[in-house]
Amino acid sequence: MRSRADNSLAERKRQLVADELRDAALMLLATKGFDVVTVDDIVAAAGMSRRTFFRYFASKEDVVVRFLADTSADIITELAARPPAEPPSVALRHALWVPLAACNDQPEHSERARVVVRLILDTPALHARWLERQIQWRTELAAELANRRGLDPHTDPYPRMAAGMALLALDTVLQRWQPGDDEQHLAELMDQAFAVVAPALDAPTAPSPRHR
Amino acid sequence: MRSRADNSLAERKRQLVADELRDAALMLLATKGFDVVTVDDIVAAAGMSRRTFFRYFASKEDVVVRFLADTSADIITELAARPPAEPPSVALRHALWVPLAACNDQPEHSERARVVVRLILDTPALHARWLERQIQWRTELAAELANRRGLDPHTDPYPRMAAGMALLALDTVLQRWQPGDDEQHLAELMDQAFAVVAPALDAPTAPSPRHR
DNA sequence: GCTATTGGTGGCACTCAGTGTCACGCAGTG
DNA sequence: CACTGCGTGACACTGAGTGCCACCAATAGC
Repeated sequence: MRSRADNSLAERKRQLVADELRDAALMLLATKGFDVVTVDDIVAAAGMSRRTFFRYFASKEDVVVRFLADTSADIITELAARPPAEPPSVALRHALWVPLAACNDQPEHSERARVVVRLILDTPALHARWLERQIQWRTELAAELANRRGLDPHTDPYPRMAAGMALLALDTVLQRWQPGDDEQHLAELMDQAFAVVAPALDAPTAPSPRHR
Repeated sequence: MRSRADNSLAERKRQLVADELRDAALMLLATKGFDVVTVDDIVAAAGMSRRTFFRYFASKEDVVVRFLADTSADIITELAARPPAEPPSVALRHALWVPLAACNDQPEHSERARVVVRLILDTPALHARWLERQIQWRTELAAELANRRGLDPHTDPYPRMAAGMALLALDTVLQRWQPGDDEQHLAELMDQAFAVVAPALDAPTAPSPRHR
């Protein structure tokens, strides 16, 4: 499951520094709030220099968002791997389950993921970045969907909107993610959300341009 | 259609200053790009002080986004005014047409609106703010939808997701807004987009919780 | 007519995010 | 031992955004 090259001396050292910064940042941000914590606070807690922080993360927001949003490629891979005959709603549900499954992989990592989700949803600046990341996912999902169905993503609105609806379902799940929820409950929330959009996702290919 | 109090001497002067700043900002930002134009450039062009700019706009991003996003209340009003028996897809289509109609109200104002839309979609920072504003709309639309159908927005995912799908349709229309398009074409794009999400919007109220 | 009050404005100093640059330390290499 | 490449820290700088105070209108009250 290792995606990057781990050139076993330099690269692992880099990863160590990045993890240290990330852990210190998440700890401070989650407990004290995003706005009041400065980058100086973070690097002081991590015992590094301010300049080093920005060599690993593009911005203060980046630390938080990347924690959730690094799985973009995996989502597309999963969608591409689903059987072609599968209804879009089912294929998309499985594709977007990937990041949630990754959160639940390690125990106690899951709880921190939930805290980060809460932090993102409650902080306008972070929420905006998160949505921006989603836009990227949407574009990539739309391209893959268009590919699956042989549609042109530039003339047919379906692929982009289908991807948007799937991400809307994911958003709804994250919004409803409560402290005690285990993986089972998360799966149920996911099913509920996709049940709402499924009628549109699986509607006949030509959306009947009856208007005019 | 005047929503704010126009205390005909002080308030109109304020409006004049705000318009001057907004026009100067949009002119510069649209032609030169969002990142390269500083607030100093804007206030220099408007002949005012830097400090005054921030008395009228919360941020550089705010100037651009507010140009499109000030019609929030009108959208809810329109939705509330639609006949209760109307299918959600139709009611939401009419509600979200309000901001587009406002753009097309004044001639030549429409073209600038399109340019601003392009600027927002092409600038990540602006896009993020725009989505943030949409989140606000979504919450308000969801509350009104729940009200219409007698649902609890905290337990039923439908209202929030229906609002999200409607905004997704609006987003798709803006994405496809081309230089030559008149109001007719815009309406057609809107119909196409809503045709995609309509099956989910107008599905039977209980989304059949057949999973588990 | 003179004076308080009120509201908008400009100027100034400040914090903080983010970037560019340079010097230092520390491998490995000839 | 010099040479080279890389990661880091330190410093200076730009630009966004805020707080504060002084100034300048117009109006209300004596």
